[in-house]
Amino acid sequence: MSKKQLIMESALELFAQQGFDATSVQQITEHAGISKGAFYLSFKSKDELINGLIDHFMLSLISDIDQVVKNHETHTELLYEFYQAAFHTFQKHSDFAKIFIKEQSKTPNEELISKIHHYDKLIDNIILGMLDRIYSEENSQTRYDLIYCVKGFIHTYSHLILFFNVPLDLHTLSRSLAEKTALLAKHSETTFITEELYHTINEPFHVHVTKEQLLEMIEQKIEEVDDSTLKESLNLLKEQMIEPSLSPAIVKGLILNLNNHPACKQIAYLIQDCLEV
Amino acid sequence: MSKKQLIMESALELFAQQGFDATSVQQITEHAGISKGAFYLSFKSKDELINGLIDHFMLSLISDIDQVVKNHETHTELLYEFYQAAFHTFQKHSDFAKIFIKEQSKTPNEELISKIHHYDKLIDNIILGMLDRIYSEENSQTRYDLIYCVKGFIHTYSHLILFFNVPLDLHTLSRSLAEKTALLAKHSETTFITEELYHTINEPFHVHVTKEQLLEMIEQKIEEVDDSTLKESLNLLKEQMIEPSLSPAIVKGLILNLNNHPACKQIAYLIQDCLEV
DNA sequence: TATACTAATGACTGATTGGTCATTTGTCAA
DNA sequence: TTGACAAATGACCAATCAGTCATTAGTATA
Repeated sequence: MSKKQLIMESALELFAQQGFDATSVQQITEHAGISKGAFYLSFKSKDELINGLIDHFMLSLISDIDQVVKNHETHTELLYEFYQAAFHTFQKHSDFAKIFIKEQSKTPNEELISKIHHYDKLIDNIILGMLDRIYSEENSQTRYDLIYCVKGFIHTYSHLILFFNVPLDLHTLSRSLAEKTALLAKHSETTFITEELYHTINEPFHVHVTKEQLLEMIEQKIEEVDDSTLKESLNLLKEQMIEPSLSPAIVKGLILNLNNHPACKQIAYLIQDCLEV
Repeated sequence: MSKKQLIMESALELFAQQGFDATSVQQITEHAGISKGAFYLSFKSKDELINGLIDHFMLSLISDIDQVVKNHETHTELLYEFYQAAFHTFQKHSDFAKIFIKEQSKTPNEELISKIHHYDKLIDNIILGMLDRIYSEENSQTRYDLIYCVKGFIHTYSHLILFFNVPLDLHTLSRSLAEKTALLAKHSETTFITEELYHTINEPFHVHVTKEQLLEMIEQKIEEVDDSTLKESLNLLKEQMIEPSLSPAIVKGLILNLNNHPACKQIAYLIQDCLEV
């Protein structure tokens, strides 16, 4: 096992128990039996480790499920097989699943939030593809609602699997959920998530923000905030967006000023994206 | 508004944005426009604030929903009214709902975990009571599964309400979920969560651990751990449980030793409970 | 005005954090 | 045995944290 893998597995265990913030690099290195310096030979930072973990296990989880769904030819048992695959993967990588289910994406790590959003969309597509294959056009009115129901089922029942030490019959669970999903697909008629709503939600918000819109948002934010440092930082960044004149270090510093204030984190991220810092 | 309320509301806003760990007391006091010292006149610690917040808003949320369910006499619209109440409360207290939904209970705050578990059980009972009232004995086979489905529905759709800034028609959503719940109640036949399983899960685990069982668990843990400090601490605490001889300060210190190691936190909590430190 | 009291402050402490880097250790070929 | 290089170490640093406490500001009574 490579050192990187060793660190990742040690870290995963601790992250699942304590969360990202509450687990220190020191703890991880002690648990892995290496020194702190050795950690930083494998990873540039703690954030890089976290991002690496998410990428690695998320892709593994998604490809596991995707493979099962894609390779299953008959439609009769597809739902059952899907749930089986999902829950067995969760059980296999239970430490990661715990992190995934809790979605404790409250760390000031913007990259991680968009990463999770991205993987969430991949999962949506797997489920949607599966539902369309089984019900083709029958459930066109409720297909997006069905995605959310399936995800809701998985979420609640995963709690049982992950956080209680009781032996569970995943076969029966998958049967039960396949039955429920089929019931909803066939008989549910009320549409809540329309095609339009679904796409509004899933458009990555920052792609839609044009430079002009962002400038307006900055204007508005300047009015909102009280702190003079924030006001000035926003003003300078606004001018920088119109006509670049400041050095990269100054721009970075100004963005850091914004990041220090929670209400400005969102806009800081957008500005950073726009200025390509 | 009292100072306590002012702090709680300021804190809630920041907690919803950043989580408990990532929000410092300094930030809270700045946001509330008071000094750090003033904070500690109202709350003994940050943990006390967090626990107070959970208690206050959780009780408010639960009683809101409970009142609607209890006061609704006809059964025909009860499911719809329940979902309406739930989602409207979430929208009203959206900051708290964000915290509640994320359940970021990874803080090393054992009291908080059992608190959340307690409130979760209260919610279960409201849902179960409602389902039994509507379907009386019809759905005795699937009543516990239905609780989990209802909670799953609420969880997934709450994401839309809380984390996307899109205008949503909660009326249609509640209609849609009432329809789905009714479908499952009437036609779903497979039982996964049996009466027995449900009770196993909901018994607070530590009540079940007798002194003898705990002693055995300590024995086992001594074998598992490598660290000599942990081994010795466990041994001393084991002897303390059999025949008390150490001073409270020493016992506290030994338990702290265990708490420093994530794999021993669970057992540390149980020992602490048993020795009544 | 003087006194007594509470409310509020913010500089300070000790602990912990993520991250660095001069130093040591281990492993080769020559 | 030597020397050159890479791998690994852990003392150290600046930053940040929760929490404290000597001090000050504000207010009411005499």
